[in-house]
Amino acid sequence: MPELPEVETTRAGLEPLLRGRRIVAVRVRERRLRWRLPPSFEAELTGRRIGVVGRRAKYLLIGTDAGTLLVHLGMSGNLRVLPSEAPRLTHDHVEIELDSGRTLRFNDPRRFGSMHFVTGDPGQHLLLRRLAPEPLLPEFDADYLFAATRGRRVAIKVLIMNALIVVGVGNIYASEALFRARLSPRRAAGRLTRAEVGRLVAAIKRVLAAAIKVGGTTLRDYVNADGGPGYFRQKLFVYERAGLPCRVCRTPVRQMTQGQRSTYWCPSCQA
DNA sequence: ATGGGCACCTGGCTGC
DNA sequence: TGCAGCCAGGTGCCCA
Repeated sequence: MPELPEVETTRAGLEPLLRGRRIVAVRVRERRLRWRLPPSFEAELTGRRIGVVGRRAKYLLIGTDAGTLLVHLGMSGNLRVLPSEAPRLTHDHVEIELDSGRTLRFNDPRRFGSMHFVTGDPGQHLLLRRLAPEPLLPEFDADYLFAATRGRRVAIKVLIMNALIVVGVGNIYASEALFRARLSPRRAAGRLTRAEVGRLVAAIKRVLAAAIKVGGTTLRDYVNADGGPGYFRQKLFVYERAGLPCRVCRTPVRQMTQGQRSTYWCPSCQA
């Protein structure tokens, strides 16, 4: 489900509800997430005071006075803060009860999401330490991406979804950024010109920032920390629009498979 | 090193 | 109505 804009929207929504709160109880209904929750999980979190709620790539970093709760939402996960007495839903796997009378609930039907409680610098965790630059920071620029694409024969769509190249760009925004940069998703990464890479970097930054502004994209089940949807779906040019007219030139949008994922593009606008 | 494919899961939709 | 088959916002791991 969530790509960078949806995770960032969740982060921003959680922050005011979590910051400064004390965790009074932790209940795990299902330990079998992407990685099985260890027996120590509940005890490590219980009694902790929550600090900053951060994000790295598509991971949420919920800081506490004794370590960091690392959360990944996978394809279908969401985190919500609800009144503690609110009824539980199927697939509410973890409940973290706060001293505010509310409870942070992790719901994830497919269980591709994960939680880890880590002590020390979370940036050194195995899941984070090798990650590429954040797309919205200045270090992700044309110079960087141009160098990173040289010698690479993979399709540019596949390459920008690789977290060792740049993080946060998932299946929706990869197609959308390539449309906005007027580049065919099939182009070999190493064959892009300097100018084309520049357009792509700008398009990635623009599309992610625009999506964050309206709370991300809700296609099926994504909801933010308040349970509300994101509104970027209305701004999508190609994703899930196969057969519909391109919003720029009216040519039917096409769909294909790359790296076992659907790609959408306009064969006329994107060369 | 690079690229390609699979695996992990549940649920919703389509078509017979 | 039932059921098989396909598809879905991710990513770690294994193989050539």
